[in-house]
Amino acid sequence: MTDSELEKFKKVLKDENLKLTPQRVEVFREVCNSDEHREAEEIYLALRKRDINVSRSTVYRTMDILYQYDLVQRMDIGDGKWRYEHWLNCHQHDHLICIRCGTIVEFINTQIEGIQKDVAEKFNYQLVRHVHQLFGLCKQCQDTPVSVK
Amino acid sequence: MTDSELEKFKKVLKDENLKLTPQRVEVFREVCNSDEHREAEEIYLALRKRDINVSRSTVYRTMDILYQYDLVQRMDIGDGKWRYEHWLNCHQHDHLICIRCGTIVEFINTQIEGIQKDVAEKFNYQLVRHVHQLFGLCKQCQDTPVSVK
DNA sequence: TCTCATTTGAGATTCAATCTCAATAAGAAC
DNA sequence: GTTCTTATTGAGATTGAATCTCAAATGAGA
Ligand SMILES: [Mn+2]
Ligand SMILES: [Mn+2]
Ligand SMILES: [Zn+2]
Ligand SMILES: [Zn+2]
Repeated sequence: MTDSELEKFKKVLKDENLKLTPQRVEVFREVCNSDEHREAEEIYLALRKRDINVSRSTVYRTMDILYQYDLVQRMDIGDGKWRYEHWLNCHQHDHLICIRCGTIVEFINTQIEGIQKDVAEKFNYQLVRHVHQLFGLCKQCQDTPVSVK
Repeated sequence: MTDSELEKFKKVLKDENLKLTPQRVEVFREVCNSDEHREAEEIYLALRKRDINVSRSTVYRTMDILYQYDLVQRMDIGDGKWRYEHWLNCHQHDHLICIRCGTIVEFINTQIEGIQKDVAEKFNYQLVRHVHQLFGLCKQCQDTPVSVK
């Protein structure tokens, strides 16, 4: 977590009349110091492992705030759990997801973004956001026999 | 539900050693006779409304079979519920979703499909399926003031 | 018609997420 | 620093979609 990230968080809290608590800072720190796409539960457990006790409720509530005020990105890959990722200093991007091992790779394609705008315009939709996920087998999983266990 | 749709369903059941029950046929009929994107619960309630009693469990189980054997399409728009749609005689397509009223419009863009293949290839992923959803405000919602209620 | 594995229905269970509420603590006012 | 008000926390309860359990019912091949 850089100073500027922390300042940005403090500013959001101040602007929204939310209090700066040690729990909120610890959750934000944990999120900043990873570039994975993690579930709230994983963030909760990572904190516990570091002997930082923040309740599960507070982790969920803090992730809501971070998402609400655009300090993290949130994604749903269809398994009923939200995954969060560090978002600051990072461009909008989409994901390639391995259906066997779960590896997530990020991609940016400006050509697709342009076409998305065209499609929305054609149907008179005012585009707000999009979800674009490509599911398949990563190289390693293509080369690994199915039942190794 | 056309005869050919029913025949297709019967063939799948036979091929997979699954039994042709009145409940399964009624669920499939309900799905075929609508072009909406509906939750299992909505399908269950629609059947009850028509005085066709199929248990909630059986509706869920049948939707699983229909999805499993590619007789319906399934989508997740991020609200924790699966939505199912009639799929036979219908091409792969993507969705524009209104974030206010929930209206869903379908679109097909072969150019994007081509780029998806390129992206997957570039990252050495063997593409299996994709999720592409554009969220925004439909024309009507853009023109309607927020708090009418 | 008989047999037996499959299916059904009702209710229990799961699990991520949200809610409740009493105890605690942030931070503004003095 | 002390006081005061209000937001926040933590523990556990609750929600809701989906899945599981198991006894009773039934499809379908013999
Ligand atoms: Mn990402
Ligand atoms: Mn559709
Ligand atoms: Zn993989
Ligand atoms: Zn709308």
